[in-house]
Amino acid sequence: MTEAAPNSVTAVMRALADPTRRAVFERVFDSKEISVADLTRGSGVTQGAISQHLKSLKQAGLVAERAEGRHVYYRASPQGLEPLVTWMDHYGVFWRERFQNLRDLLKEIDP
Amino acid sequence: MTEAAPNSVTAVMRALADPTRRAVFERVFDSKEISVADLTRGSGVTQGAISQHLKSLKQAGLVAERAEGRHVYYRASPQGLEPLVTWMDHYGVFWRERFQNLRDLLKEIDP
DNA sequence: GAGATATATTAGCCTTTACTAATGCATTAG
DNA sequence: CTAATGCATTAGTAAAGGCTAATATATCTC
Repeated sequence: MTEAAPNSVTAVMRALADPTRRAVFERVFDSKEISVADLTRGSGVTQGAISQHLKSLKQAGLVAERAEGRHVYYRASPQGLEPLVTWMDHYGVFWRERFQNLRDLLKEIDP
Repeated sequence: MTEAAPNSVTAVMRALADPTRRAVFERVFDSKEISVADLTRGSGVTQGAISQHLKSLKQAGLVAERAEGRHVYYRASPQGLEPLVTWMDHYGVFWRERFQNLRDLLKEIDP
């Protein structure tokens, strides 16, 4: 089921604008799955704060959860970043700046 | 003094996370140049608020100004979005989702 | 010159936000 | 069963954010 209105540019931007919360997302992204306790370790904030950040990220469509026993494992939802891609795409920054890189990349893959 | 982090991802994200301020950026971007008074028109907020938003956008490296007489014309600095592009690129969303589009685009340009 | 216009800045007001500490609710361990 | 563990939620707090109204400054017009 598609969630209510998870994918607005504002929601995603706001979710990622906070450095602590963005760091949580990055750690989730870099792990295939990661528990709240693991995320709390070395985060510099309390477990409650981490849970709150995860809730925001989830509502923004950036992470998903899987409960197992008393653990809850989080994983990234990369497609949650799509509003950002679309927004930037619409404002055209992408192709202009990365064009040469694209050519190079494609040539490597399909010479 | 060094403005701690001029073009950090956080600065850009925070600047664009607010809908009103993002709308200002979009209008600046869509115009080659635009004055503060023009930006205030139809923005729903006062001229002072617009000036404040422009200051934030400027500090984030997203807009630049040109004073002429008593007008100040703003224009977008697309390269200010680079921190965002870099960040997203690092998290790999880009190529995977847009790959076919890239191929098509390149074929059009260099068949 | 006086007055109008364009913008920036300031002070103050609410609202939101990120946090902690505490608590609640499951689940597992002994 | 009781105790411990993992996580979410709540209440409270301090700080930040976005806004308005008012003002300051500079420029243009008459």
